Amino acid sequence: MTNPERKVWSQEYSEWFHKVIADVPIYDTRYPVKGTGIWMPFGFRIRKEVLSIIRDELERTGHEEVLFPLLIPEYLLSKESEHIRNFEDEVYWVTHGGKTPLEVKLALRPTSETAMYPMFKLWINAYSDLPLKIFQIVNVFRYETKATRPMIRVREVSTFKEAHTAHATREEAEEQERIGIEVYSRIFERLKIPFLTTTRPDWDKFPGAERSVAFDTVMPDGRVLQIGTVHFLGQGFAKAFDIKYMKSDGNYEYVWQTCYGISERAIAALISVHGDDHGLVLPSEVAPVQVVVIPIVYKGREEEVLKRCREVKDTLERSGLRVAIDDRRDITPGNKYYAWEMKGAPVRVEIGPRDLDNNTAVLVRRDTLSKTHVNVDGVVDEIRKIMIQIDEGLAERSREWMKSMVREVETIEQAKGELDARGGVVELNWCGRTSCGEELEKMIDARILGVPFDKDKGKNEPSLNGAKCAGCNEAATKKIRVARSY
RNA sequence: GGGGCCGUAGUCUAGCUUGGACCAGGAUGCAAGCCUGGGGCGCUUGUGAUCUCGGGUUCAAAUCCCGACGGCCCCA
Repeated sequence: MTNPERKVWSQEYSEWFHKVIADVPIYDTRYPVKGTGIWMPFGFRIRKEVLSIIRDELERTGHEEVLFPLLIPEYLLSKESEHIRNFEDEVYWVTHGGKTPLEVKLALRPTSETAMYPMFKLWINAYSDLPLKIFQIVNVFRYETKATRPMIRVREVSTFKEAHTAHATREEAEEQERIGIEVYSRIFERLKIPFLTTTRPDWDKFPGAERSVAFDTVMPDGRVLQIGTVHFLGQGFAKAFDIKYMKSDGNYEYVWQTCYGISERAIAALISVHGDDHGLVLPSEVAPVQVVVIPIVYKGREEEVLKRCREVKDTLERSGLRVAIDDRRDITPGNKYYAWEMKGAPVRVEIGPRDLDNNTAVLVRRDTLSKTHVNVDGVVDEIRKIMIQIDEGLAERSREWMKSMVREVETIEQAKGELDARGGVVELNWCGRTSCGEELEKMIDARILGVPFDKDKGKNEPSLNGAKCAGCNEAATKKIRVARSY
């Protein structure tokens, strides 16, 4: 059996996702509060592996982990006017302690700028306190009014990694913005999740930011999912929270800030972009079980087979692999194959009487389901080789698939036609005016993601050679990306 | 912000239009046993539903009405 199909995966993605997270199981949506869910043990292990990649990339670039309180007093949350204006409709408030009404309402953090920055003011006095680079991984709360979706649109974001930095100059902060984008690029590369980096239009920036660059990926149904954002905050928050440092000449200057976030949407994307009709397919680095050993027991030779399986399991574990053995009785091997394919274990090892006689093992890779027979003595090396092939294959497949979902078009009709037919992202020329952008969104019935972010040049404007805006036919100044999104 | 659909064992679902023969049928799952075992085998037995919740109409409600909670879709 080879090449599992991706029919349900693409044609009934919503159902596919729901089934996978329930059957693996990863995430239980039945908790009776809208927009919340439970990380089940196997899902939690995936989450743990993903977080360890995130921590690794942040720590090696000088970010230190901290933990701030969940509660934010109203007067702090409302300090930066644009920030509060955008969040006020979706903030959960704690108004009582027991039966006593609180004098100061307390917000459940929707994000932590307003919790952190008053402390930045206390921590930062002089140039020597800069740069400050911290992050935390916490839950945040947003009272979503639209329909919630497990892991993708939730009211309690259970896995919110937010990094916050402060710098002496605009240049240093802009350099940090670039580094933030690089850090995220590496994280998604390790997860084999393809992405586009796009500078969001002014009307869609993070509230209080000067510039927002987003990471978007395309889901199996062609809709776009934002999986990370990097914000250049300028001095807006520094002024609101009075965060200053003394320069060498004795004068004070407001700090320049950035912040960037990733949530469990990254895990939803990880699950979605690699999956197929048999369930999860995971890159080896984040697979909770990298190798599953399945004994093929025939009557009379049970002990022999089990013994060999345990030996192989020990060998694999000693080599540093995460291994499970499925020695459940009264369950047929075929049944176990399906179960572990659903869980996305990259490599399956089957050992039966025939293998015992020949000193072999059967290896099956999860992505293609192709089988190879190998000598038991070389099993570790073979598995390592196969995992590399799988990882490269997943990266390649997801990259190619995404590439096929991004097309350049000339006109509104073409844009609408492409999005109606396949979804994905269309790129077209635009004059840059907000009013025209809003018209475009209405006519195409999709959202403007923004302008492609060119990480090499740090420039947003490709040469357009006198091209016309798809919306108003005036001279175009930008390429924009348009998509239907989650 | 506006409109619509839906909620029945762990999961999926029949029944609802036209109230009564439904102390709710099936599949799957789960448990025990037999038989098996290199791709979901088969058989037997068992288990599992306050029909989301609250109120109302009625002799009688899964079914009709109202509200809440939860899930989903469309439009702005």
